[in-house]
Amino acid sequence: MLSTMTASSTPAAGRHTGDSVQRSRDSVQRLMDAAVDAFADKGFHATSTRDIAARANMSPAGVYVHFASKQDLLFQLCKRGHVLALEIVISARDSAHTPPSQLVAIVSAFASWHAEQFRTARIVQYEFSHLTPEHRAEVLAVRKQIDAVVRNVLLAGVASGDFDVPDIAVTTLALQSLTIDVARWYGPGVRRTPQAIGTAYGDLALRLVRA
Amino acid sequence: MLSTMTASSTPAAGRHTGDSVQRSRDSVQRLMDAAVDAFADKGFHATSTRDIAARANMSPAGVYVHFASKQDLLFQLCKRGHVLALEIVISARDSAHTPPSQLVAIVSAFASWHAEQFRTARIVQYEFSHLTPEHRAEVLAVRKQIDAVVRNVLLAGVASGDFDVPDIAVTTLALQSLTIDVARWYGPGVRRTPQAIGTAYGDLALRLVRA
DNA sequence: CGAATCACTAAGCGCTTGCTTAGTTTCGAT
DNA sequence: ATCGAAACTAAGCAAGCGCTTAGTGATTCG
Repeated sequence: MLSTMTASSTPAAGRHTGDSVQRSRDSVQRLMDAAVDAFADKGFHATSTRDIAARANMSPAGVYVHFASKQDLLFQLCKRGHVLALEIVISARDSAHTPPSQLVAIVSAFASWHAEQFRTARIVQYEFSHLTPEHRAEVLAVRKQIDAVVRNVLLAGVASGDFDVPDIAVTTLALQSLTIDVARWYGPGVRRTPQAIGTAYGDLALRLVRA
Repeated sequence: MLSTMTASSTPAAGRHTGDSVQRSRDSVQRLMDAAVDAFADKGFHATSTRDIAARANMSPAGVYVHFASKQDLLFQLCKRGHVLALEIVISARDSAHTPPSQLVAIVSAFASWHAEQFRTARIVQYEFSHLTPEHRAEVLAVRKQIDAVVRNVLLAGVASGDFDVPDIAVTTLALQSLTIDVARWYGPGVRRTPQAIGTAYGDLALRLVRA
């Protein structure tokens, strides 16, 4: 009841326009940032609500002013991350107009995002499984849209004769595996820049479809 | 002190040869199986020692007869899994004699192992990060050996002119990403057989090196 | 047989967990 | 100035955690 209302759409619950709304927004942002950091480097279950609160300079109870539960916080993070990922993929696709260039744009953007925002990406990809079934279902819908974008580019490329792909499903999966796994191994201390990773992975994608 | 001695080498701690040794070995096996199942589907931190004990039909305290701690159990699992993975990669490599066929053998075997033993593989790949620094270092050494096997095949293939690979490091990583990620998405309910996945991924590997 | 050693359990200790409650402060609206 | 609502905290509760202790019954050895 509280849960979906919390850190979501409602720009102003009442008719306030002053600083209090801004302060609340700041707190929500600080909590989410704190939770991203904590979940990404210790995992959802190894992170305590006290830990999140401390990172956000708040008392343990302060978390519950803005989020219904620790689970709710994970859900908000996970959903926001998935929506962001979908936007990135769509805008990459729309930046190009032939299947090969669209594929390069998508894989390159997606891979470099998984490096640059590896903390968020880890939550999106690996903490996802700790959501409740209902929350998981909602996020899964976004995930399927991402999958569809990639698959449709492959289908278009095969239809146009640009790609040679014997199994669309396997290749779609493989392309995503390639980019998703970046979030697992990337971290501070990795020398290669996110952009360089994107470029290299764009090339690998073309090889996978034998363009 | 207890930790490294527990589920490890010593075939018989004293000079026993009777059933008691066999019973202990069975219990260790049951506990490890239980822990693999639990860790793989709930994660290390979300799994309680009581949960592991219950799955192995034991009392909570029974775990500590065979393992020094929950952390120790994860370490044994993680190490065993890594050693097994290394053996698979090495024996795949040795089953073939040219770089292309070696690459196909390695990727194919590794991918189908990640599907067939996805529970163990998940622990190896994703729970690995929850080890203590010392344990992590020990396991990391095995991981580097796996990496070296793949890299050396790529180097041999480039040297022989069979492969066209601009960046050995990136391609080594990409090949592993491809196979490792199988453990993330594979599960009961996935129709494709592990063997079919192996075959498909062997082909993808050849594409990545433009053989 | 008797002693030692083993796997194993019932009970529980000290601590941390997610979350609540009751109350204080802050602040915009009247 | 006063009220109402919201953000926030100090304190703490019930439950669950990893792990220990004290003890039991079976097995092996001299």
